[in-house]
Amino acid sequence: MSNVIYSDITKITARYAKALGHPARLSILKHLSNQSCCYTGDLVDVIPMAQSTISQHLKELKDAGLIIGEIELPKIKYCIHQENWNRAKRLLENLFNQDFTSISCC
Amino acid sequence: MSNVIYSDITKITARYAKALGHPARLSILKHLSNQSCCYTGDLVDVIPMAQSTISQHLKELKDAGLIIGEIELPKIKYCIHQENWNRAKRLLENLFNQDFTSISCC
DNA sequence: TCAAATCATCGTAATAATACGATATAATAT
DNA sequence: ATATTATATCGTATTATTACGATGATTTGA
Repeated sequence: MSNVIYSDITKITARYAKALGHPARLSILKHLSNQSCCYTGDLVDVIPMAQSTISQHLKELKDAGLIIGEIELPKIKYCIHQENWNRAKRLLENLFNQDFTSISCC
Repeated sequence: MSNVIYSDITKITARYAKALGHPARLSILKHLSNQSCCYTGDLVDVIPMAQSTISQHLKELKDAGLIIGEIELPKIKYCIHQENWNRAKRLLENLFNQDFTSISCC
């Protein structure tokens, strides 16, 4: 409902986490890292899902800002969006480093 | 479809990320950390959503294993599940430390 | 010019997530 | 016994996600 109740930091952190929240997308990111970059077809060869489904997951990663697509016709080369990737890393580190463990509890 | 195509590591990492993928749940985790633990009612006072909705988000965090609920009737005290929290932290660190940035790309 | 290759997008169906109000449960206080 | 408190669960509506096949678009190669 009211999206305004959360801070920008909270919203963007959740956005990144959500993008990471599917095994297909994690696989895509892994392959992107292994081969520095890759084409949609490389992923289709490796991940046993329909090409359209993989394209859809690529779109979500792109919309979340975690990857970018460069046109190299007739292929599209996808790479990690380094700046946003680092931001996601920092945001999640901050989340985990609020150091829940040091606070006496339970 | 075939859930079997992903490694256990990939699946559990995605599961944790998905649980973190909503601003309400991040807010809950933040409040859990600030006050060491807290009751549902504390969250209802702070997060402007219906009590039932907050309870639903608590259930998802619990199902994902990130928090635990201790009965202190008539209240329920929620705390971070430290072991799983640390595991989620490690898994996501591993994901981000595949060091995409050092690989020449694009 | 026509076919092939490479992807994205569309249409669609099935399932999941999100939010709410209403109701249920279970202990405590009166 | 009854009311109160604190929270979960149910029912339900809306929207989002996920997956597929089919189609469209665009460049390359014959």
